[in-house]
Amino acid sequence: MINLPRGTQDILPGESERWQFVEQQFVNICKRYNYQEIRTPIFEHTELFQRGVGDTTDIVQKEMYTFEDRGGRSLTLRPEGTASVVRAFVQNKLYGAAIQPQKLFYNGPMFRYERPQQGRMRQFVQLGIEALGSADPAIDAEVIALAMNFYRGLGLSSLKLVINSLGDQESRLSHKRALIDHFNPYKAELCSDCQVRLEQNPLRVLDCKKDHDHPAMQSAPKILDFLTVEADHYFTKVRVYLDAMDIPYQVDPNLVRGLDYYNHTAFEIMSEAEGFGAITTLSGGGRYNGLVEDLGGQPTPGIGFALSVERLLMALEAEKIKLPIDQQLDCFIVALGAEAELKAVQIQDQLRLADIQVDKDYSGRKMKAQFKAADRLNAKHVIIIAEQELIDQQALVKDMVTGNQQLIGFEQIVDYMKEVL
RNA sequence: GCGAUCGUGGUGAAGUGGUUAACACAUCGGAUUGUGGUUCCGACAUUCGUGGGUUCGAUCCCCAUCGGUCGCCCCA
Repeated sequence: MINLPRGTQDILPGESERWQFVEQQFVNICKRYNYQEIRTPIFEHTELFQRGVGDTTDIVQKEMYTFEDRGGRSLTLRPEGTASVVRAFVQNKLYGAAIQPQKLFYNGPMFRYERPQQGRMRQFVQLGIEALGSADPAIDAEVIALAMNFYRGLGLSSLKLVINSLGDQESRLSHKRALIDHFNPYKAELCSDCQVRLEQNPLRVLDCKKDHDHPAMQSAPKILDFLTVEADHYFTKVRVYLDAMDIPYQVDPNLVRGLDYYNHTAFEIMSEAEGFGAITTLSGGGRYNGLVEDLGGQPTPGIGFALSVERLLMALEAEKIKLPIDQQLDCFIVALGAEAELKAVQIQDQLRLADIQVDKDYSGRKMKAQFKAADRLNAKHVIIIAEQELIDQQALVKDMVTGNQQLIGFEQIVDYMKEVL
C-alpha cells in the first residue's frame, strides 16, 4: 500500500463539506468587502520567494519545496501567497487598472517542509487577501476587520488580535542600530540562532522563544519608540479606525512577523479557546510597502493577510461550533427486478433534471437492505418500484419522516416530488 | 534539525514467551421470499507496521527501519 506523503492529508466526505462551507463563507465576505479572486500558479521560480519572502527567513532557508524541472529551472512550491500575488500584479500591470487599489483574494494550498504537528502540515490551505495601491490606514483597518469579522461570522469568540507597527524604513534603521547596540554586550549569552539573527535581522531576536526571559530582552529598545512622526501618526490612525469599528486589539511591541517584507502595520490573530493545540496563531498579516518595488514594479504600497483553513477548523472544533451542514437526500429509489431498475433509472434521471437530489441502490440488494441504505443516506422520501407498480404504472412514494405512503402515477412523480419537497 | 510516545481485523480496542488472538461497532446473511432507524441468530484477523536477532518456540524480549501522533524551533 502506498501512503500519502508526510504532512499531507486526505479530506474525505463528511469533512470536505466543512471545508466547502468555510471557503464559501470566505468568498462571501470578500465580496462584501469588494475583493475579487485571483488565482496564481502553485509553483513559481525559486527566486521569487528568495527575493519576496527574504533570504534570511526560516521559510527560505529551510522550509521550501524546491526542485529542478526538466529544463534545469529551479522552481519552488509556493510557501505563502503574497509573493505570487505581487508578482502577478506587476507582470499583468494591474497597477494600470482603472480600479485602484486592487483588492484581491485567494484560496489555495501552500507548502512548507516542516515536521508536522497539530495545526501544522506540509501542505496546508490558506485563504488570504491583498490590497495593492493604497497607503491609507483605513485599508489596514479594513483588512484586519475582514479577518476578524470572518472569524466572528463563523461564531468564534475566543479570539485575540495583536497589532504592532514595524515603522517605515527610517524608523527601522534607527531601531536596528539600537538593537545591535543593545544586544551586542550580551551576544555570548543569547542562543545560537539569535547570534546569527543579530547579524542578519536583529528585529527577529525579539520574538525568540528561547531567549524570551533574558533580561536584555525585557529592556530591549522597542520599535514603537523609534517610529518617525509619520509612521507613528499612521499607526495611530489605524488604531482609530479599529476603535471606530469596535474591533478590540492589543498592541504588542514585540510582535515581529517571520517574513522580511513587512513594515508599518503587522498583526496576528490567535485563538484562546480551551483545548487548542500548542500553535495558537490563526492568521497573520501586515503591510509591505516595499515589496512591489523589490519584485520589479513601480513603488506601490500593499497590505494583506492570510489565514489557515486547518487552524480555523481546529478553532471551530475547540469552541464546539456546529456548522450549518445537513447531510440529507431528497429522494431514494427502491427498485426490485430488471424491469423496475430500468424504470427507476428513467425516473431518477427525470427527477435530477428537475433539480431534485436522487440516489438509488446499485448492488442489487433486497428491499430491506435498500431501505436501510435510504435510511443511512438520510433520505426524505423513498420511491418504490417493483412488479405491482409496473403493472399499475404508478410508484409508491413514502415519506420517511411520517411513514405515510402514496401511489403516484409514473408521469406525475416529478410534479409530486417538487410539491412535497 | 531535536525530543517524547504509539503502530493488533473495515473502525475502535483488550491481550499473553507456548496447542482456538477477547470484546464492541461497522459490514454481510438469516429469522421476516415487498418496506428503514428495534430485537434475535450466524459469518467475518493462518495474523498482531517492516526487516533482523535472542529462544525449542515471539504479536508479546532486543536492535534497526518505516509510519502516525504530540511537543521544541518556527510559523498559517
